[in-house]
Amino acid sequence: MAKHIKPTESELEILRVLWDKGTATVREVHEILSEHKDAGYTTTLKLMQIMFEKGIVKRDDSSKTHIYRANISRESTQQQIVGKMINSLFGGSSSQLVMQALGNQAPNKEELDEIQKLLDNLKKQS
Amino acid sequence: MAKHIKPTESELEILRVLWDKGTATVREVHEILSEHKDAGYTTTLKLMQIMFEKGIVKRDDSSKTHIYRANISRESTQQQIVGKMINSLFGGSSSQLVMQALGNQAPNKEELDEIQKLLDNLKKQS
DNA sequence: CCGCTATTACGATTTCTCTCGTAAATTGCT
DNA sequence: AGCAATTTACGAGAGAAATCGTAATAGCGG
Repeated sequence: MAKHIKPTESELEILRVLWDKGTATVREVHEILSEHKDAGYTTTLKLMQIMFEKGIVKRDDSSKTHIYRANISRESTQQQIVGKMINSLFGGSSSQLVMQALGNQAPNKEELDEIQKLLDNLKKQS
Repeated sequence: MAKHIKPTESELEILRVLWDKGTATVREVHEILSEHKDAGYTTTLKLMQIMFEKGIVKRDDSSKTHIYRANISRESTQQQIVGKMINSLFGGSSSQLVMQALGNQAPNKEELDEIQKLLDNLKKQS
């Protein structure tokens, strides 16, 4: 199911809202985006329509106000983009990316513990 | 020196070659890119010329065949892109990105140890 | 010095992405 | 029913990115 879909920057912003809320109307998405972004309502609408044509989102158009939801998962999208970045920017070395991310802005204690747990698992397997 | 430069996808491919080789001619870059990509020589040339105008690369044009080299570092570029991704795709949580990267494709033993070392340092500081 | 080849320079074109204006349709209100 | 407000539909267009064709230029071998 590794869809060959590459959301654009703007599409990603919309997907984030849909992932957070589960479902949303164009207006709801637009309200949230316009907190940090400056674009008209019809712009958001158009983008979501295009995303629908691409199959990135689904929608329920049984009532006038259509209700959208993501059609690709947050996890698979993250995986795809991160994987691509590992290859294109870090020469295939995931650890290089990890070092960069950790060095960049350190997580708090709970997160560190979580990473430690995962690390322990990986060590056992290797 | 945190330049506000955002290399495009194609520019990144070229930068990778320059970072690896140190210096390269257009032909050398093109040869390498054409192994995995399908574009004409003048396309690569044009891109590198544009990159020169933007200041992304430097070049020595004392002889006819110009010799290019990167003018932004691999590290700062990685940092900028990873930082952006953490915010746009992982809600600002670097640990989420780390988990995703590690889960995606696990590094080998040496790399794990290196990550462990960094992790220990971070733990001390927190 | 002359012609051949490789390279650069330049401009035109195509394709995406993002933007918005305007019109049509639906719904709610009175 | 009629009006106002909201939403969708549609198309156009600005701007960036990528592509390539063609012309100009430099250097090399003879």
